[in-house]
Amino acid sequence: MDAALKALAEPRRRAILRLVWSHELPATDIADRFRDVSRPAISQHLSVLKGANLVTERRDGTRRLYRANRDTVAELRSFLDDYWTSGLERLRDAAEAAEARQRQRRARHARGRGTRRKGT
Amino acid sequence: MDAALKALAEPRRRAILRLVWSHELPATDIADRFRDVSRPAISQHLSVLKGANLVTERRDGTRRLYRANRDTVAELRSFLDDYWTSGLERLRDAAEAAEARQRQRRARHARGRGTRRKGT
DNA sequence: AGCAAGATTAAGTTGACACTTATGTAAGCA
DNA sequence: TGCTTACATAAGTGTCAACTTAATCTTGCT
Repeated sequence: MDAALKALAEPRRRAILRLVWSHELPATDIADRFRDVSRPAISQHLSVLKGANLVTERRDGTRRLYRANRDTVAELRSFLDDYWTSGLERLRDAAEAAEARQRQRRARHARGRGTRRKGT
Repeated sequence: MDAALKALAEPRRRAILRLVWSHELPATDIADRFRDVSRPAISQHLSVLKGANLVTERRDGTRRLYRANRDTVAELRSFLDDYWTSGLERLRDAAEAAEARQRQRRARHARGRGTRRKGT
Protein backbone atom coordinates (compact mmCIF):
# COMPACT_ATOMS: atom_id res chain seq x y z
CA MET A 1 0.00 0.00 0.00
CA ASP A 2 2.88 2.25 0.76
CA ALA A 3 4.31 1.43 -2.65
CA ALA A 4 1.01 2.16 -4.39
CA LEU A 5 0.70 5.57 -2.79
CA LYS A 6 4.23 6.44 -3.68
CA ALA A 7 3.80 5.22 -7.23
CA LEU A 8 0.71 7.35 -7.73
CA ALA A 9 2.44 10.45 -6.42
CA GLU A 10 4.07 10.68 -9.84
CA PRO A 11 1.70 12.34 -12.36
CA ARG A 12 3.12 10.42 -15.29
CA ARG A 13 2.35 7.13 -13.63
CA ARG A 14 -1.19 8.22 -12.91
CA ALA A 15 -1.57 9.04 -16.59
CA ILE A 16 -0.22 5.64 -17.57
CA LEU A 17 -2.53 3.87 -15.17
CA ARG A 18 -5.47 5.74 -16.59
CA LEU A 19 -4.45 4.75 -20.10
CA VAL A 20 -4.64 1.08 -19.25
CA TRP A 21 -7.61 1.43 -16.96
CA SER A 22 -10.30 0.10 -19.25
CA HIS A 23 -8.30 -1.97 -21.71
CA GLU A 24 -4.91 -3.57 -21.84
CA LEU A 25 -2.26 -1.96 -24.00
CA PRO A 26 1.18 -3.00 -25.31
CA ALA A 27 4.12 -1.06 -23.97
CA THR A 28 4.79 0.59 -27.30
CA ASP A 29 1.31 2.05 -27.52
CA ILE A 30 1.69 3.43 -24.04
CA ALA A 31 5.06 4.96 -24.83
CA ASP A 32 3.70 6.50 -28.05
CA ARG A 33 1.21 8.40 -25.94
CA PHE A 34 4.07 10.31 -24.31
CA ARG A 35 6.11 11.99 -26.95
CA ASP A 36 8.10 14.10 -24.51
CA VAL A 37 9.67 11.12 -22.76
CA SER A 38 11.86 8.28 -23.95
CA ARG A 39 10.65 4.73 -24.21
CA PRO A 40 12.85 3.36 -21.42
CA ALA A 41 11.43 5.98 -19.09
CA ILE A 42 7.96 4.56 -19.69
CA SER A 43 9.31 1.07 -19.25
CA GLN A 44 10.68 2.03 -15.87
CA HIS A 45 7.41 3.62 -14.86
CA LEU A 46 5.62 0.45 -15.85
CA SER A 47 8.05 -1.50 -13.75
CA VAL A 48 7.28 0.67 -10.74
CA LEU A 49 3.56 0.30 -11.30
CA LYS A 50 3.95 -3.43 -11.57
CA GLY A 51 6.00 -3.49 -8.39
CA ALA A 52 3.21 -1.65 -6.62
CA ASN A 53 0.75 -4.15 -7.99
CA LEU A 54 -1.09 -1.39 -9.79
CA VAL A 55 -0.81 -3.05 -13.19
CA THR A 56 -0.49 -6.60 -14.42
CA GLU A 57 1.67 -7.71 -17.30
CA ARG A 58 0.78 -10.35 -19.86
CA ARG A 59 3.09 -11.53 -22.62
CA ASP A 60 1.96 -12.15 -26.15
CA GLY A 61 4.76 -12.97 -28.55
CA THR A 62 7.29 -10.21 -28.33
CA ARG A 63 4.78 -7.82 -26.85
CA ARG A 64 3.90 -7.16 -23.26
CA LEU A 65 0.37 -6.12 -22.54
CA TYR A 66 -0.36 -4.04 -19.48
CA ARG A 67 -3.61 -3.53 -17.73
CA ALA A 68 -4.61 -1.64 -14.60
CA ASN A 69 -5.16 -3.68 -11.49
CA ARG A 70 -8.26 -1.98 -10.18
CA ASP A 71 -8.31 -3.99 -7.01
CA THR A 72 -5.18 -2.32 -5.75
CA VAL A 73 -6.67 1.10 -6.34
CA ALA A 74 -9.76 0.01 -4.45
CA GLU A 75 -7.57 -1.16 -1.60
CA LEU A 76 -5.78 2.14 -1.60
CA ARG A 77 -9.07 3.90 -1.38
CA SER A 78 -10.24 1.95 1.62
CA PHE A 79 -6.84 2.43 3.17
CA LEU A 80 -7.35 6.18 2.91
CA ASP A 81 -10.73 5.70 4.49
CA ASP A 82 -9.54 3.65 7.42
CA TYR A 83 -6.02 4.74 8.20
CA TRP A 84 -6.83 7.90 10.10
CA THR A 85 -9.69 6.57 12.13
CA SER A 86 -8.69 2.97 12.74
CA GLY A 87 -9.61 2.54 16.39
CA LEU A 88 -6.83 0.36 17.71
CA GLU A 89 -4.02 2.12 15.99
CA ARG A 90 -5.32 5.50 17.02
CA LEU A 91 -5.52 4.45 20.65
CA ARG A 92 -2.03 3.03 20.54
CA ASP A 93 -0.71 6.21 18.98
CA ALA A 94 -2.43 8.42 21.51
CA ALA A 95 -0.95 6.40 24.34
CA GLU A 96 2.50 6.53 22.88
CA ALA A 97 2.21 10.25 22.30
CA ALA A 98 1.19 10.82 25.90
CA GLU A 99 4.06 8.71 27.09
CA ALA A 100 6.49 10.60 24.90
CA ARG A 101 5.21 13.88 26.31
CA GLN A 102 5.67 12.71 29.85
CA ARG A 103 9.12 11.41 29.12
CA GLN A 104 9.98 14.75 27.62
CA ARG A 105 8.59 16.64 30.58
CA ARG A 106 10.52 14.54 33.04
CA ALA A 107 13.71 15.01 31.04
CA ARG A 108 13.31 18.76 31.05
CA HIS A 109 12.50 18.80 34.71
CA ALA A 110 15.51 16.71 35.69
CA ARG A 111 17.97 18.53 33.50
CA GLY A 112 17.03 22.19 33.80
CA ARG A 113 16.69 23.25 37.43
CA GLY A 114 15.36 26.75 36.73
CA THR A 115 12.94 25.66 33.99
CA ARG A 116 9.26 26.18 34.41
CA ARG A 117 6.44 24.59 32.61
CA LYS A 118 3.05 25.96 31.79
CA GLY A 119 -0.11 24.66 33.31
CA THR A 120 -2.44 22.48 31.29
CA MET B 1 -4.75 17.59 -5.27
CA ASP B 2 -1.43 16.76 -6.77
CA ALA B 3 0.24 18.30 -3.74
CA ALA B 4 -1.90 16.28 -1.36
CA LEU B 5 -1.02 12.99 -3.01
CA LYS B 6 2.62 13.83 -3.02
CA ALA B 7 2.50 14.92 0.61
CA LEU B 8 0.86 11.68 1.68
CA ALA B 9 3.39 9.58 -0.19
CA GLU B 10 5.72 10.23 2.72
CA PRO B 11 4.94 7.83 5.62
CA ARG B 12 6.05 10.30 8.26
CA ARG B 13 3.57 12.85 7.05
CA ARG B 14 0.79 10.29 7.09
CA ALA B 15 1.67 9.55 10.69
CA ILE B 16 1.62 13.24 11.55
CA LEU B 17 -1.71 13.72 9.87
CA ARG B 18 -3.13 10.84 11.83
CA LEU B 19 -1.83 12.33 15.04
CA VAL B 20 -3.80 15.52 14.51
CA TRP B 21 -6.77 13.82 12.94
CA SER B 22 -9.15 13.93 15.88
CA HIS B 23 -7.69 16.76 17.95
CA GLU B 24 -5.38 19.68 17.39
CA LEU B 25 -1.86 19.47 18.77
CA PRO B 26 1.01 21.93 19.31
CA ALA B 27 4.09 21.40 17.19
CA THR B 28 6.16 20.35 20.16
CA ASP B 29 3.81 17.55 21.08
CA ILE B 30 3.90 16.32 17.52
CA ALA B 31 7.67 16.44 17.40
CA ASP B 32 7.93 14.60 20.71
CA ARG B 33 6.07 11.73 19.13
CA PHE B 34 8.99 11.18 16.74
CA ARG B 35 12.13 10.64 18.71
CA ASP B 36 14.17 9.56 15.72
CA VAL B 37 13.82 12.85 13.88
CA SER B 38 14.74 16.40 14.77
CA ARG B 39 12.23 19.09 15.53
CA PRO B 40 12.91 21.15 12.41
CA ALA B 41 12.25 18.08 10.30
CA ILE B 42 8.75 17.87 11.76
CA SER B 43 8.30 21.58 11.26
CA GLN B 44 9.13 21.16 7.60
CA HIS B 45 6.73 18.27 7.26
CA LEU B 46 4.04 20.37 8.85
CA SER B 47 4.81 23.10 6.38
CA VAL B 48 4.37 20.68 3.49
CA LEU B 49 1.11 19.41 4.92
CA LYS B 50 -0.11 22.96 5.33
CA GLY B 51 0.92 23.75 1.77
CA ALA B 52 -1.14 20.81 0.59
CA ASN B 53 -4.05 22.05 2.64
CA LEU B 54 -4.01 18.84 4.65
CA VAL B 55 -3.67 20.61 7.99
CA THR B 56 -4.65 23.99 9.35
CA GLU B 57 -2.56 26.06 11.73
CA ARG B 58 -3.84 28.13 14.61
CA ARG B 59 -1.69 30.28 16.86
CA ASP B 60 -2.07 30.50 20.58
CA GLY B 61 0.58 32.52 22.33
CA THR B 62 3.94 31.17 21.31
CA ARG B 63 2.45 27.87 20.28
CA ARG B 64 1.11 26.76 16.95
CA LEU B 65 -1.70 24.27 17.01
CA TYR B 66 -2.21 21.96 14.08
CA ARG B 67 -5.25 20.03 13.08
CA ALA B 68 -6.05 17.75 10.15
CA ASN B 69 -8.16 19.20 7.38
CA ARG B 70 -10.41 16.26 6.72
CA ASP B 71 -12.09 17.89 3.75
CA THR B 72 -8.92 17.70 1.71
CA VAL B 73 -8.58 14.01 2.43
CA ALA B 74 -12.17 13.53 1.37
CA GLU B 75 -11.45 15.38 -1.85
CA LEU B 76 -8.44 13.21 -2.45
CA ARG B 77 -10.53 10.13 -2.01
CA SER B 78 -13.13 11.23 -4.52
CA PHE B 79 -10.33 12.20 -6.85
CA LEU B 80 -9.05 8.64 -6.68
CA ASP B 81 -12.57 7.47 -7.41
CA ASP B 82 -13.14 9.69 -10.41
CA TYR B 83 -9.79 10.22 -12.06
CA TRP B 84 -9.56 6.93 -13.92
CA THR B 85 -13.12 6.87 -15.13
CA SER B 86 -13.87 10.53 -15.70
CA GLY B 87 -15.74 10.48 -19.00
CA LEU B 88 -14.44 13.52 -20.82
CA GLU B 89 -10.83 13.10 -19.91
CA ARG B 90 -10.88 9.44 -20.77
CA LEU B 91 -12.37 10.14 -24.18
CA ARG B 92 -9.83 12.82 -24.86
CA ASP B 93 -7.00 10.52 -23.83
CA ALA B 94 -8.28 7.67 -25.96
CA ALA B 95 -8.47 9.96 -28.97
CA GLU B 96 -4.97 11.23 -28.44
CA ALA B 97 -3.65 7.74 -27.96
CA ALA B 98 -5.27 6.59 -31.20
CA GLU B 99 -3.82 9.54 -33.00
CA ALA B 100 -0.38 8.82 -31.66
CA ARG B 101 -0.69 5.21 -32.75
CA GLN B 102 -1.69 6.23 -36.25
CA ARG B 103 1.15 8.68 -36.46
CA GLN B 104 3.48 5.93 -35.43
CA ARG B 105 2.02 3.48 -37.94
CA ARG B 106 2.38 5.96 -40.77
CA ALA B 107 5.99 6.55 -39.83
CA ARG B 108 6.71 2.85 -39.81
CA HIS B 109 4.96 2.42 -43.13
CA ALA B 110 6.96 5.16 -44.79
CA ARG B 111 10.19 3.74 -43.50
CA GLY B 112 9.29 0.27 -44.75
CA ARG B 113 8.68 1.76 -48.22
CA GLY B 114 12.35 2.63 -48.40
CA THR B 115 12.49 6.09 -46.87
CA ARG B 116 14.79 5.82 -43.96
CA ARG B 117 13.69 8.66 -41.73
CA LYS B 118 11.37 9.34 -38.83
CA GLY B 119 9.16 12.16 -37.60
CA THR B 120 8.55 15.45 -39.40
C1' DA C 1 14.96 45.56 29.01
C1' DG C 2 16.43 40.92 29.08
C1' DC C 3 15.86 36.02 29.22
C1' DA C 4 13.57 31.59 28.27
C1' DA C 5 10.33 28.76 25.61
C1' DG C 6 8.10 27.53 21.26
C1' DA C 7 8.64 27.20 16.73
C1' DT C 8 10.28 28.38 12.01
C1' DT C 9 13.98 29.52 8.58
C1' DA C 10 18.71 29.11 6.67
C1' DA C 11 22.35 26.49 4.85
C1' DG C 12 24.41 22.40 3.72
C1' DT C 13 24.61 17.13 3.00
C1' DT C 14 22.93 12.98 1.23
C1' DG C 15 20.16 9.67 -1.04
C1' DA C 16 16.36 8.73 -4.04
C1' DC C 17 14.38 9.14 -8.45
C1' DA C 18 13.01 10.54 -13.07
C1' DC C 19 15.26 10.92 -16.86
C1' DT C 20 18.93 10.08 -20.64
C1' DT C 21 21.77 7.05 -24.05
C1' DA C 22 23.71 2.64 -24.85
C1' DT C 23 23.42 -2.15 -24.63
C1' DG C 24 21.13 -6.62 -23.97
C1' DT C 25 17.43 -10.14 -24.69
C1' DA C 26 13.60 -12.71 -26.50
C1' DA C 27 10.34 -13.84 -30.20
C1' DG C 28 8.93 -13.83 -35.05
C1' DC C 29 10.32 -14.09 -39.87
C1' DA C 30 13.17 -14.15 -44.63
C1' DT D 1 21.11 -18.07 -39.49
C1' DG D 2 20.80 -13.54 -39.39
C1' DC D 3 17.63 -9.45 -39.34
C1' DT D 4 13.94 -6.95 -37.24
C1' DT D 5 10.60 -5.80 -33.84
C1' DA D 6 9.37 -5.16 -29.02
C1' DC D 7 10.81 -4.47 -24.99
C1' DA D 8 13.89 -4.48 -20.77
C1' DT D 9 18.11 -3.51 -18.25
C1' DA D 10 22.64 -0.94 -17.40
C1' DA D 11 25.03 3.00 -16.43
C1' DG D 12 25.34 7.72 -15.79
C1' DT D 13 23.45 12.53 -14.79
C1' DG D 14 20.81 16.38 -12.76
C1' DT D 15 17.23 17.60 -9.69
C1' DC D 16 14.62 17.34 -5.67
C1' DA D 17 13.38 16.33 -1.09
C1' DA D 18 14.23 14.71 3.70
C1' DC D 19 17.26 15.28 6.90
C1' DT D 20 20.95 17.65 9.86
C1' DT D 21 22.86 21.75 12.84
C1' DA D 22 22.90 26.60 13.55
C1' DA D 23 20.65 30.89 13.51
C1' DT D 24 16.49 33.66 13.79
C1' DC D 25 12.00 35.19 15.09
C1' DT D 26 8.01 35.76 18.28
C1' DT D 27 5.72 35.73 22.58
C1' DG D 28 5.44 35.67 27.60
C1' DC D 29 7.38 36.59 31.94
C1' DT D 30 9.76 39.08 35.59
